[in-house]
Amino acid sequence: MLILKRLPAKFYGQNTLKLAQKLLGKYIIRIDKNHKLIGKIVETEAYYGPSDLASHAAKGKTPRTKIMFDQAGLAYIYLIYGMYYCFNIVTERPDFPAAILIRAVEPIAGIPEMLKNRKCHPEHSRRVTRPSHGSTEPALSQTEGLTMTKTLTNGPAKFCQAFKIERKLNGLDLKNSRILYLAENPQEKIKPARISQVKRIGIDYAGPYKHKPWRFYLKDNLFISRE
DNA sequence: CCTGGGATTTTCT
DNA sequence: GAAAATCCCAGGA
Repeated sequence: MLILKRLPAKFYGQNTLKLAQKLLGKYIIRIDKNHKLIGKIVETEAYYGPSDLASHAAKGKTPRTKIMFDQAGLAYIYLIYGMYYCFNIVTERPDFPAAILIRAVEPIAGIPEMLKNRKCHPEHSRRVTRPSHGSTEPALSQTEGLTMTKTLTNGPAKFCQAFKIERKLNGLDLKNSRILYLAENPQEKIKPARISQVKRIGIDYAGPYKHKPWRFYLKDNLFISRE
């Protein structure tokens, strides 16, 4: 049985780069129209401070980026390429702009609903069977035996589509929201050796900051956006 | 397997 | 007016 506890407010007070790693293996829970969608975070990217040229906040506080300058634990959701959304968790103190982009999750529960939200029929996607985890992993009866699609949530915009995360949720406080929040399984620990730290994706415009190794992912997880 | 281009609209210059 | 923290599909090897 999977027991999930909401992450406490103090969790969000950690340094952004540390938090981006601590978020790996944590769960995102989304309640939408009586459906409970759950995903395990497997890939993150940190956008860190006013001088990070990859960050939207590099151009200062604007109507769009003001959430990044707000308190830790808020949701920063923005439209990208005119048609997709990306979801971030705001970090650090007010007026120090920083956030962590959720780049990929592993679908855990509510998968039929995610497929509907993504508007793709199961047989249109490549099917994979869930890997059997080691004994440290609890049995997940809801997903055990199910076939899942590898491409359902393995990208920042795919994840948002599957979890119905849209602009109206921008600014939501993840620390107390009932419809979108983060949680952990207290028995589940991620060893540092399981984490890869590499360069961020899709930020060629960021000058020297494009080489910062601020992307983190769980090695050997099937639902990573890219190696 | 890989590469290239189109979709679509907000945001800030 | 240009660019964008992306995705998907088509076409070639």
